[in-house]
Amino acid sequence: MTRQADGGRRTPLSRDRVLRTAVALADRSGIDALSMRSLAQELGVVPMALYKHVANKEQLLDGMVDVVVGEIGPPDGGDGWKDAVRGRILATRHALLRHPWAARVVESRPGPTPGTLGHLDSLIGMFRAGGLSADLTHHAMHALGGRVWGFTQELFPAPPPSADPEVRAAVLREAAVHYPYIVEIATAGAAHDDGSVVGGGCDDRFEFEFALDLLLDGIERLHRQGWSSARHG
Amino acid sequence: MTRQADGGRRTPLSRDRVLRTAVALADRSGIDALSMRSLAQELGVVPMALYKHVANKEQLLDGMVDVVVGEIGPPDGGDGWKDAVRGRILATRHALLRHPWAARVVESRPGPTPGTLGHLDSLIGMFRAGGLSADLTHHAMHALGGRVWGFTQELFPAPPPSADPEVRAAVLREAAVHYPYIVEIATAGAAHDDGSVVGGGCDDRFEFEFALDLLLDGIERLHRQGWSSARHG
DNA sequence: ACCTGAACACCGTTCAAGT
DNA sequence: ACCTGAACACCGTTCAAGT
Repeated sequence: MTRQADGGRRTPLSRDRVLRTAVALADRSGIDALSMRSLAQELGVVPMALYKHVANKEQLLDGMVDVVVGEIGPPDGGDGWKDAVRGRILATRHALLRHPWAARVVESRPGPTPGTLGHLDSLIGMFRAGGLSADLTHHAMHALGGRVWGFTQELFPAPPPSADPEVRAAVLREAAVHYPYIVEIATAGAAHDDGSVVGGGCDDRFEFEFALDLLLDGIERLHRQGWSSARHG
Repeated sequence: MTRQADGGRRTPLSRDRVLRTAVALADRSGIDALSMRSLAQELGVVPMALYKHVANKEQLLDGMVDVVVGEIGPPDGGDGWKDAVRGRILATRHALLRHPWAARVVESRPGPTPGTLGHLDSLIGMFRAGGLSADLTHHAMHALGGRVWGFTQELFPAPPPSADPEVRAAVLREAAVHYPYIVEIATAGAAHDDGSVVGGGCDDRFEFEFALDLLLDGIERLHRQGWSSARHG
């Protein structure tokens, strides 16, 4: 007699099945609900059985990151290094957006994984193929930083605005006393309806591409100028 | 008879003392060693006593962030918005570097605190005083993102290089098989000693200022061009 | 009314006992 | 030799019992 939810484990456990089930469980219930114990229960096995396929929880999270990175898909060529890099980073963004927990888990990894190393290597290759020096490429990668994963480290998550517009106005008036500038840029554009994205909440995609293009344009300018760290450090 | 390490609590507990002791404990033992239980022991009180001064552990971490933000010091005027913003962000960086755990805790906060709101407000005020529109300032703040806290989200922490140069060379040769571009930019500059910062490990300060200036220069350029999101969104 | 020890509901991981 | 249940050493927080 077994207590397994699916009435007996038809599919034998494997590292791949452990990782995919972990990804699905985190997608469905959130990363906080993912524990070695809850994952084992989901798979109909005893917690200790997982340790046959992943050394510990850290390695489980590493493996989950690589599952997501594997969903990015191959580079699509593109014309010129800037479009190639831009397209690849936006593709990465889409893969990570499918898994709400992924950005936070990628950030928390204490070291690289085969998947993240491969992703970085292909991105660096695009810069180099475009003729950028190893020196400039190095600093460009640092400048992009976490943005190569397709997400920005937010200043802080926007508090969910109250549904009641009267309550919202009162909150803003109160906040404006202490933080006038924050309230100003958070509400600017609401008065003049000119298509500005300011005011109606923030458009994540716009903010991401704004910053990405600011960086890529700056890198392109330095490349054209023959920039080297030796002449500026 | 008491078991308190300091032979009796001379100083009564207060929110301030709880927060400062938590900061000191995290500085000394690392953020992982900071638990409600370990903090209570450090203060010579029972864990429950802490809940008189902080609602829960989340609020404790919020308070610790504000202690660090309080160490930044006032803005130093400066000439022009760009220098003012730049100086303020570098001052923030120095405050956070004094507390190795701070960057990670700031990142993990699910919402703003009075201290972080005040810091952002003063930064936004510098852009506005320099004549930038609320619109451009809004996007500039998003583009700076987590960098306003003085740290960059790293691609991943560099693995500690082996002390033995022979071992290091072997590791690099092995890595180069799978990740040739990563190894190239990680070792470029080692051959030609021209003052390039590439090769001898990464200079965090250089990388941070490189990215910060790339962004600030780009923002300055857009400001001069009279950029508005209405004409580009 | 106040304070606090024990308890609750977890966690990742170890380890020895059972098959 | 293999598998696994119980146990270990924690955690944040609740709650009722004691003063």
